[in-house]
Parts: sequence; structure tokens; C-alpha cells
Amino acid sequence: MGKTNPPFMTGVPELLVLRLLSQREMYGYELVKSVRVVTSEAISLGEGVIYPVLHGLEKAGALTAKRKPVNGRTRVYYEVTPLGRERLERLNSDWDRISAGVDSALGEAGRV
Amino acid sequence: MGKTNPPFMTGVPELLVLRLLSQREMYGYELVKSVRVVTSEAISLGEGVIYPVLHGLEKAGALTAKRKPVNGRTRVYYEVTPLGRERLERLNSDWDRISAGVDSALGEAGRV
DNA sequence: ATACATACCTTGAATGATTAGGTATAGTGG
DNA sequence: CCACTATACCTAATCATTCAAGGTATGTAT
Repeated sequence: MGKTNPPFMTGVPELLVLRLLSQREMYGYELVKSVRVVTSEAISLGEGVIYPVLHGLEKAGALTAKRKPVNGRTRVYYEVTPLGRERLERLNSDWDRISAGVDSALGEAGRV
Repeated sequence: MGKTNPPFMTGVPELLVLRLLSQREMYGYELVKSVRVVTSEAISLGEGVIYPVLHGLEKAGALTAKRKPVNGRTRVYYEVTPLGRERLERLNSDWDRISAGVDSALGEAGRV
């Protein structure tokens, strides 16, 4: 019986993916590189992270996929659904809460 | 042969514990409550997280433990070693880098 | 021809966190 | 006196997330 809750600090890959897709539709391989760029190289998510996240979000109804052939290769573009936007907002405020918590703990009589 | 790197977003419990102990020595049960307080209730680490972290850090030479009997009960006080301070600084800058990365990704043309 | 970049995907293992227990003493209310 | 709560330590089982490392296939440049 134990459904364990997800670890308190996870869902960041999901958050980043949803955030990027909320600006414009993108495909997996593109996301892999975009994450590196928009986080100023601070975070690098491999394909082994991105693709499962994408599939999970699609299954959850947060994304819709459409295949487009481009230059002979096939790309799978993902778009955020309204449900996905709700999820994004939730993850976003979770992140804000948590990171503010950590920062406040670190800030106590500390750094400049 | 795969030594997998630690997940990019972990070590936050360790960071918080080291940070608190760098201010003054504390015991496990005290840390459980302190974490809640200093993070403004945003983060709550149970005993199942705190104690293993404490033992791990001690084994790694980042903390030293000394037992003190107080009011009949025994408390185990932990103190940060120089090695622990190095570790704290490393974790601290890791956190800064990562959280800045996420924030910058979220900030792009977004919120107020 | 060979190699590299694009583009998709999955599987296995490592790791960290959560839940849920278990032990024991001290103090409080009925 | 007894039950209950708070203090204080600890561990083991489970689970989800992530990472590394593969595998397939097409296009492009050398």
C-alpha cells in the first residue's frame, strides 16, 4: 500500500519542458539543446530524461503530439494543452516556494 | 560499469543540514524541526531523511558527533569539520548555479 | 567510404527520498 | 496509576526519478 509521494525536489525537468513548450511548440531533440541554452549551461538534460518526460506528459494529457516530416527525417512536435498550463503553473509555484525556502535557509546571517 | 552521477537536483537535504550545523552544533531531532522553521514551512524533512544524511556526512568526514546526556535522554550533537565546510561551499554554489539556471529559464518573457 | 549531426527511442542500474515502522525515556492529564 | 504525547534515536522496504548507455535510421560533409 504504500504509494510514496514523489521526492520533494523533483519535477524540474518537467517544469522546464512545459515552460519551453508554453512559448512555442518544439520537438524532443530540440528541447535537449534548448534546456542547455536557456539555463545558461547550468542544467543539461539528456535524451534519456527528455523523451520519457515528454511521453509521460502526453499520457497525462498535458501535451499533444503531432508528427511532421522535415527534410526526410521525422520530428515529433509537442504542444501544451490547457491542462498542461495548469500543471505548469502548479509546478512553477512549487518551485518558487521550495527555492525561496532554500534561499532563506542559506541566507540566514550568511552571504553578501 | 556505470558509476552514475548523482541526480542534478539532489543534495538539498545535505545542503540544509550542513548550513544549519555551520551556525551552531545541533542534534538530529532538533534539525528536523529547524529545517521547517528556517525554510518557512516550505520544506519538511522527516527523520528518515535527516538521520541517514547525518550518518552519511559523518562517515564522509564532514561532521563529528558527540553524545551528550540531557535530562536523562541522550542527544547526539553534530559539528561541521573543515572538510564539511568545503563540502558546504561546493553544495552551496551548486545550488546557486542550478537555481539561477531554472529561474532564468522561467523568467524568459514570463512573469511579473 | 567514413564520420558526424540529426532525430527518435528504451532499458538497466544507481540514487535519493518517502513511508512506516521500531526502541526508549520524560512529562502531563485524568 | 495509566494512558498519551513529546522527545530522541534509529533502520528497512519501497518507489520514483534520473543517468548512462545503448540501439535504429536518415542526411550531410569530408
